[in-house]
Amino acid sequence: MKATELSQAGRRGPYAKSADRRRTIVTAAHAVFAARGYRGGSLQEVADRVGMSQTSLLHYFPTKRDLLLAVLTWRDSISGDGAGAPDPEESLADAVIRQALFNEDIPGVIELYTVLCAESITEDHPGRTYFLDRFARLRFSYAQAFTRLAQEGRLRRGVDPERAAASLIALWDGIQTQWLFAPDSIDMAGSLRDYLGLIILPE
Amino acid sequence: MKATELSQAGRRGPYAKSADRRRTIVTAAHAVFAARGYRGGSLQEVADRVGMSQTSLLHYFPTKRDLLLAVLTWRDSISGDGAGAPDPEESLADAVIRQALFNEDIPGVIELYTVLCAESITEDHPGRTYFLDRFARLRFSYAQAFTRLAQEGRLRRGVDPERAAASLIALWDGIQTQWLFAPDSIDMAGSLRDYLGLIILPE
DNA sequence: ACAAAGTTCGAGTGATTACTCGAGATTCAA
DNA sequence: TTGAATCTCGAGTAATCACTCGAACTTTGT
Repeated sequence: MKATELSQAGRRGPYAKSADRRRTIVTAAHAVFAARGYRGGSLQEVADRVGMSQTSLLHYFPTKRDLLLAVLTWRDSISGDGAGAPDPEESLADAVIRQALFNEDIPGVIELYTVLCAESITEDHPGRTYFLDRFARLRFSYAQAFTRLAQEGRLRRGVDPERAAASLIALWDGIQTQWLFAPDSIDMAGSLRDYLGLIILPE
Repeated sequence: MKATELSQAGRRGPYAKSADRRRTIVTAAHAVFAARGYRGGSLQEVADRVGMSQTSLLHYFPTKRDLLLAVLTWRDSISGDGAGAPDPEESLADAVIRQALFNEDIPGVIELYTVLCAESITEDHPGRTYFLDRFARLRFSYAQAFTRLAQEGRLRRGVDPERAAASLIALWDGIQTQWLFAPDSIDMAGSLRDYLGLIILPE
């Protein structure tokens, strides 16, 4: 028997219902963190929503930090913004608008993103790395797309791709924040469409 | 002696050093809330920074909520963004850029704003009204300015003043967030200048 | 100087926090 | 069927939270 086998000895892996259980926990945690933030939300509240004890919750996610990271990972899979281009024929502008309209209809997704993103700026926040990576990745991705448009002569003269990438993300995040405060006064897709219409020239 | 006098009887008002004391408390609280948020920051930490007991702190600000509102009010006085136009000759674009560069150099001002703004979205947050009012006021003010420019024919055709106002604020807030994560990669004033240059036509 | 007001603080208060421990219940491969 | 691993939870634990109380100490108008 080898050392590697010893370390694995007796392990049987999670039971059948385990995956389902984890999913419902992450869903509940998503709602709690969206409504109260990471610091404001408690494991007890998550456990209550799931209908299980706080101790059982900690069996699946040993620390609150682990739970948050699971929520952020799950968010990526349901919102799937960023580079993921399902249709290569779709224009950048159309993809952005479609994504914005899509997120608008999933309750809590924008709340979670906006609340946790700003909270991650505070000291010792476990979400910091996630948002740091996300911004770097998104800026790179959009800058690349704008550079491609520029090569086709479809970017307005004077527009810098890198700066436009940061500005597009900034506008998107900022308009989401205002929308959360006053949904009836803010047209998220409209603002994004206007901006993209200003910097991207018609084909 | 009248009833009104009775209700005031014996009141002498705060002592001389009281105003100073309040100022140093608000300054410390500003730093704490900027670094840890409202929920993450504690009265004990504020008291420690000032060098006084937590009990004494509560003599000046009876609740944590009161302290937060004092911090937000004070923020207005040092940052003074919004409608306040010191020089009527200064253009809207110049005023925005100047304000952005000014805030960049006051430590903690942008942190506090960004962290508390998003935190205010969460349930039962005492800062909610402040940001709600702020956004409404700012949108109105910028929309008015854009409308004036439109009347002079200096707003690009197709730009809606109300939507542009929301977009400008969104871009500003969003670029601040990215700047907090990666100050060396983000040019706040540059992004704002670019956007205003796109929608405002030269004189 | 005196007394009444403002200021300071040590010592709690109860509530809540994330997390631990140990033991019983359930699942599943053999 | 059996038995070991996974799952579940009641009962803590120590820490921290905003806030209270009552009694000293300091300031200030008279």
